[in-house]
Amino acid sequence: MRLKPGYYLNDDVVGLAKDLLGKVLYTKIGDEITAGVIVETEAYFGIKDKASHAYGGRRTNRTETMYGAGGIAYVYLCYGMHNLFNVVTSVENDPHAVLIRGIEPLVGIEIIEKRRGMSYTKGAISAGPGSAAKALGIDRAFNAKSLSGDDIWIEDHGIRYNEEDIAATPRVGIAYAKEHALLPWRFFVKGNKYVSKPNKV
DNA sequence: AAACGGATTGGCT
DNA sequence: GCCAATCCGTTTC
Repeated sequence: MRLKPGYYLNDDVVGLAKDLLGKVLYTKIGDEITAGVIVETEAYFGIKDKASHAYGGRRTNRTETMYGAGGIAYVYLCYGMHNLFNVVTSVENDPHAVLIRGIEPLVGIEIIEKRRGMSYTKGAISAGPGSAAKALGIDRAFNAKSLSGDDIWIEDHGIRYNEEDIAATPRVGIAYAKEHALLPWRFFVKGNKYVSKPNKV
Protein backbone atom coordinates (compact mmCIF):
# COMPACT_ATOMS: atom_id res chain seq x y z
CA MET A 1 0.00 0.00 0.00
CA ARG A 2 1.15 3.46 -0.91
CA LEU A 3 2.33 5.87 1.80
CA LYS A 4 -0.26 8.59 2.45
CA PRO A 5 0.61 12.26 1.78
CA GLY A 6 0.42 12.97 5.52
CA TYR A 7 3.27 10.53 6.20
CA TYR A 8 5.78 13.02 4.82
CA LEU A 9 4.59 15.98 6.89
CA ASN A 10 6.15 14.56 10.07
CA ASP A 11 8.74 17.02 11.39
CA ASP A 12 10.95 14.26 12.86
CA VAL A 13 13.21 13.83 9.85
CA VAL A 14 15.65 11.57 11.71
CA GLY A 15 12.80 9.24 12.71
CA LEU A 16 11.50 9.24 9.14
CA ALA A 17 14.93 8.41 7.73
CA LYS A 18 14.96 5.31 9.93
CA ASP A 19 11.32 4.46 9.19
CA LEU A 20 11.89 4.62 5.42
CA LEU A 21 14.18 1.58 5.64
CA GLY A 22 12.22 -1.35 4.20
CA LYS A 23 9.80 0.87 2.26
CA VAL A 24 9.64 0.33 -1.51
CA LEU A 25 10.51 3.16 -3.90
CA TYR A 26 8.84 2.98 -7.35
CA THR A 27 9.41 4.93 -10.54
CA LYS A 28 7.44 4.77 -13.79
CA ILE A 29 9.17 6.13 -16.88
CA GLY A 30 7.15 5.67 -20.03
CA ASP A 31 5.89 2.10 -19.56
CA GLU A 32 8.93 0.96 -17.59
CA ILE A 33 8.14 0.37 -13.91
CA THR A 34 11.03 -0.29 -11.53
CA ALA A 35 11.21 -0.45 -7.75
CA GLY A 36 13.61 -1.21 -4.95
CA VAL A 37 13.55 -1.69 -1.18
CA ILE A 38 15.18 1.24 0.61
CA VAL A 39 18.11 -0.12 2.63
CA GLU A 40 20.15 3.01 3.36
CA THR A 41 19.17 6.63 4.16
CA GLU A 42 20.53 9.82 5.67
CA ALA A 43 18.61 12.62 7.43
CA TYR A 44 19.26 16.29 6.63
CA PHE A 45 17.91 18.50 9.36
CA GLY A 46 16.86 21.66 7.55
CA ILE A 47 18.22 25.08 8.36
CA LYS A 48 20.02 23.97 11.54
CA ASP A 49 22.14 21.33 9.80
CA LYS A 50 25.49 22.51 8.45
CA ALA A 51 25.53 19.55 6.05
CA SER A 52 22.21 20.61 4.49
CA HIS A 53 21.97 22.76 1.40
CA ALA A 54 19.35 24.76 3.29
CA TYR A 55 21.62 25.50 6.26
CA GLY A 56 20.99 28.91 7.73
CA GLY A 57 17.82 29.31 5.66
CA ARG A 58 19.60 29.52 2.32
CA ARG A 59 17.10 29.78 -0.53
CA THR A 60 18.30 29.50 -4.12
CA ASN A 61 16.78 28.09 -7.28
CA ARG A 62 18.32 24.76 -6.34
CA THR A 63 17.21 24.57 -2.70
CA GLU A 64 13.76 26.04 -3.31
CA THR A 65 12.42 22.49 -3.76
CA MET A 66 13.28 21.61 -0.17
CA TYR A 67 11.11 24.45 1.13
CA GLY A 68 8.01 22.89 -0.36
CA ALA A 69 5.63 20.77 1.74
CA GLY A 70 6.81 17.22 2.50
CA GLY A 71 6.02 14.52 -0.01
CA ILE A 72 7.96 15.72 -3.06
CA ALA A 73 11.28 14.69 -4.60
CA TYR A 74 14.44 16.80 -4.34
CA VAL A 75 16.95 15.77 -7.02
CA TYR A 76 20.23 17.60 -7.54
CA LEU A 77 23.47 17.05 -9.37
CA CYS A 78 26.58 16.25 -7.36
CA TYR A 79 30.18 16.28 -8.61
CA GLY A 80 28.85 17.28 -11.99
CA MET A 81 27.70 13.77 -12.86
CA HIS A 82 25.52 12.12 -10.22
CA ASN A 83 21.84 12.69 -9.61
CA LEU A 84 21.06 12.36 -5.91
CA PHE A 85 17.47 11.69 -4.80
CA ASN A 86 15.96 13.00 -1.57
CA VAL A 87 12.51 12.75 -0.03
CA VAL A 88 11.42 16.22 1.15
CA THR A 89 9.73 16.02 4.55
CA SER A 90 7.99 18.21 7.15
CA VAL A 91 5.69 21.13 6.36
CA GLU A 92 6.13 23.96 3.89
CA ASN A 93 9.08 26.29 4.62
CA ASP A 94 10.74 23.67 6.88
CA PRO A 95 13.36 22.27 4.45
CA HIS A 96 14.05 18.81 5.87
CA ALA A 97 15.03 15.95 3.57
CA VAL A 98 16.00 12.28 3.59
CA LEU A 99 18.73 11.20 1.15
CA ILE A 100 18.15 7.73 -0.31
CA ARG A 101 21.59 6.12 -0.41
CA GLY A 102 20.86 2.50 -1.29
CA ILE A 103 18.06 0.29 -2.67
CA GLU A 104 17.67 -3.44 -3.15
CA PRO A 105 16.23 -4.10 -6.66
CA LEU A 106 12.72 -5.61 -6.48
CA VAL A 107 10.70 -4.82 -9.62
CA GLY A 108 11.94 -4.49 -13.20
CA ILE A 109 15.31 -6.10 -12.55
CA GLU A 110 16.10 -6.36 -16.29
CA ILE A 111 15.45 -2.65 -16.78
CA ILE A 112 17.65 -1.79 -13.82
CA GLU A 113 20.45 -4.00 -15.16
CA LYS A 114 20.18 -2.30 -18.56
CA ARG A 115 20.33 1.19 -17.01
CA ARG A 116 23.39 0.30 -14.95
CA GLY A 117 25.09 -2.01 -17.42
CA MET A 118 25.66 -4.72 -14.83
CA SER A 119 23.96 -7.67 -13.13
CA TYR A 120 21.77 -7.10 -10.06
CA THR A 121 23.80 -9.75 -8.29
CA LYS A 122 26.49 -7.10 -7.87
CA GLY A 123 25.75 -4.90 -4.86
CA ALA A 124 27.28 -1.93 -6.65
CA ILE A 125 24.31 -1.83 -9.06
CA SER A 126 22.31 0.27 -6.60
CA ALA A 127 24.51 0.96 -3.55
CA GLY A 128 25.31 4.62 -3.00
CA PRO A 129 23.05 7.61 -3.72
CA GLY A 130 24.18 8.15 -7.32
CA SER A 131 23.85 4.48 -8.22
CA ALA A 132 20.48 4.03 -6.52
CA ALA A 133 19.01 6.99 -8.39
CA LYS A 134 20.39 5.80 -11.71
CA ALA A 135 19.10 2.27 -11.15
CA LEU A 136 15.57 3.68 -10.86
CA GLY A 137 16.06 6.11 -13.75
CA ILE A 138 15.83 9.18 -11.53
CA ASP A 139 17.34 12.38 -12.93
CA ARG A 140 16.70 16.08 -12.46
CA ALA A 141 13.45 15.83 -14.43
CA PHE A 142 12.06 14.31 -11.20
CA ASN A 143 12.97 17.35 -9.10
CA ALA A 144 9.94 18.78 -7.25
CA LYS A 145 7.68 15.94 -8.46
CA SER A 146 5.00 14.75 -6.05
CA LEU A 147 5.54 11.36 -4.42
CA SER A 148 1.77 10.89 -4.56
CA GLY A 149 1.59 10.98 -8.36
CA ASP A 150 2.14 8.34 -11.04
CA ASP A 151 5.81 8.99 -11.88
CA ILE A 152 7.42 8.21 -8.53
CA TRP A 153 5.96 6.95 -5.27
CA ILE A 154 6.74 4.89 -2.14
CA GLU A 155 4.84 1.81 -0.90
CA ASP A 156 4.79 -0.04 2.43
CA HIS A 157 5.07 -3.78 1.81
CA GLY A 158 5.10 -4.60 5.50
CA ILE A 159 8.84 -5.12 5.60
CA ARG A 160 10.07 -4.47 9.14
CA TYR A 161 13.54 -4.68 10.61
CA ASN A 162 14.45 -5.38 14.20
CA GLU A 163 16.26 -2.66 16.09
CA GLU A 164 19.44 -4.74 16.17
CA ASP A 165 19.41 -5.15 12.37
CA ILE A 166 19.57 -1.39 11.78
CA ALA A 167 22.86 0.51 12.10
CA ALA A 168 23.08 4.25 12.86
CA THR A 169 26.38 5.89 11.92
CA PRO A 170 27.72 9.34 10.98
CA ARG A 171 26.82 10.55 7.51
CA VAL A 172 29.11 10.17 4.52
CA GLY A 173 31.01 12.86 2.63
CA ILE A 174 30.10 15.84 4.80
CA ALA A 175 33.27 16.40 6.83
CA TYR A 176 32.92 20.13 6.07
CA ALA A 177 29.87 20.24 8.35
CA LYS A 178 32.13 20.36 11.41
CA GLU A 179 30.41 19.24 14.60
CA HIS A 180 27.33 18.10 12.71
CA ALA A 181 29.45 15.64 10.77
CA LEU A 182 29.47 13.28 13.75
CA LEU A 183 25.71 13.00 14.28
CA PRO A 184 24.53 9.38 13.74
CA TRP A 185 21.97 10.28 11.09
CA ARG A 186 22.87 7.64 8.53
CA PHE A 187 20.76 4.49 8.79
CA PHE A 188 21.20 1.20 6.97
CA VAL A 189 20.23 -2.45 7.11
CA LYS A 190 23.15 -4.38 8.57
CA GLY A 191 24.71 -6.91 6.22
CA ASN A 192 22.63 -5.87 3.20
CA LYS A 193 24.55 -6.12 -0.07
CA TYR A 194 23.06 -2.93 -1.47
CA VAL A 195 24.41 -0.62 1.24
CA SER A 196 27.10 1.82 0.09
CA LYS A 197 30.77 1.21 0.64
CA PRO A 198 31.51 2.77 4.04
CA ASN A 199 29.44 -0.07 5.53
CA LYS A 200 31.26 -0.64 8.78
CA VAL A 201 29.28 0.08 11.92
C1' DA B 1 31.30 36.93 -16.72
C1' DA B 2 34.44 33.70 -14.49
C1' DA B 3 36.22 30.85 -10.89
C1' DC B 4 35.46 27.32 -7.28
C1' DG B 5 34.23 23.08 -5.15
C1' DG B 6 31.17 19.17 -4.10
C1' DA B 7 25.50 14.70 0.35
C1' DT B 8 30.38 10.30 -5.49
C1' DT B 9 31.63 6.62 -8.50
C1' DG B 10 34.35 3.20 -10.70
C1' DG B 11 38.52 1.82 -12.79
C1' DC B 12 43.14 0.69 -11.81
C1' DT B 13 46.89 -1.05 -8.55
C1' DG C 1 42.61 0.63 -1.23
C1' DC C 2 43.59 4.82 -3.87
C1' DC C 3 42.68 8.57 -6.90
C1' DA C 4 41.09 10.79 -11.22
C1' DA C 5 36.97 12.18 -13.80
C1' DT C 6 33.45 15.72 -14.57
C1' DC C 7 30.20 19.92 -14.87
C1' DC C 8 26.46 22.56 -12.68
C1' DG C 9 25.07 25.83 -9.03
C1' DT C 10 26.91 29.22 -6.10
C1' DT C 11 29.86 32.79 -5.07
C1' DT C 12 32.68 36.43 -6.30
C1' DC C 13 34.70 39.99 -9.43
